[in-house]
Amino acid sequence: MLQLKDLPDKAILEKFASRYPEVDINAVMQFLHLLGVASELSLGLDKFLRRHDLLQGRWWVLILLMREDNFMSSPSKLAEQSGVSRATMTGLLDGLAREGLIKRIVDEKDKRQTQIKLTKQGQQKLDDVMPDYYQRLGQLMSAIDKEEGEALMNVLAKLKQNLTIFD
Amino acid sequence: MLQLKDLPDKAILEKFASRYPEVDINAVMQFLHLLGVASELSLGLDKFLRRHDLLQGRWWVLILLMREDNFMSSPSKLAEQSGVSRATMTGLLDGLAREGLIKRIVDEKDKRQTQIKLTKQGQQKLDDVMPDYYQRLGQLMSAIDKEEGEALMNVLAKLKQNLTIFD
DNA sequence: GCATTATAGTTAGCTTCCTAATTTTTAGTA
DNA sequence: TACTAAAAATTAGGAAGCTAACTATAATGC
Repeated sequence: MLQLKDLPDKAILEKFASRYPEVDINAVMQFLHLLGVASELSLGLDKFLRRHDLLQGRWWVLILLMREDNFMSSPSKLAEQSGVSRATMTGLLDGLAREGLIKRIVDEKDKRQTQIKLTKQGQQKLDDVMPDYYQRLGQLMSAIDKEEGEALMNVLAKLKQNLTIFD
Repeated sequence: MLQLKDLPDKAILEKFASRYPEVDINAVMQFLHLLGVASELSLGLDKFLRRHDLLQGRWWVLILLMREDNFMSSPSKLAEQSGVSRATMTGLLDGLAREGLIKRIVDEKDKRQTQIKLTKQGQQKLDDVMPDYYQRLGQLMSAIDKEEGEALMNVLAKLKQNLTIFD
């Protein structure tokens, strides 16, 4: 994810416009600010999780397991849900297993498959983290009121529909 | 950066709410959607850049150099502007130098310092990429009108002010 | 003038992500 | 039944990020 600290101002973009006249300055500013703020929020979340000895990728896997009734899932399903490759999921699960937060159970019916189970320690880890996380998130989002929140979701949905533009 | 494909719906969040009553469901949905859309935009940008044999980190360095009047800067300054560590910048510059897009010039006045210069090939690379990039960005952002754009920037600014919440 | 401190950059070792190739097992078909 | 397909997971190799430690050079201060 792009981590831009020094976003271009109007002056810089006007300089670029002389070399690249197709630039729409407002479009660029909005796009970069969106990516920039999201990136900073993500880094903030990282910092928060690191205090609990967690990282975003691993933490998200724990949450996905917590969603399941028996706290079990499979690497493929987890990869799909979290939007990473199965290879990446293998690495995340390696880390979580090393820390005892999940365990792998070979499926005896189909030996290609592995069941992933959230351990007691994994549940405990989430119980430590989530209340604090939800409380901070509530504070963060309290900065924007109901109308602003709805407008934000609306804009995000429109951008999501336009994602194919990069194809 | 969190890459969530399977965002929680209301039903899942209500399940979590029974275990973690502090959850503000709207706050969580807005936050995750913001990070999710930003992440997808970032991946779209990656895909686009890959077609030009570029990656986000390296591309951003080229742009920062293009901003400068003589196309020159220093590793420290570039690291600061792009929000990565100096160690990471060393790696990015290694890659760019290997491809001939930048070159390193030792500063004879202060031999600790290195000047980084955008080569002709580096300029050419940007000239290949930027018009297409700006044109697509214009299309992407055309989905949102003036008022929506201003509301978005407003919300982003408020969230940015609240970043310390994760500290 | 020389010892200490600060600065710029790199190196080393780790994590998390990727794609592509490989292994093992199951399913489908001729 | 045996051969081929498909599927699940892992491994291999690479990029981009981090922190911490190191090297070389410059600046400071007694």
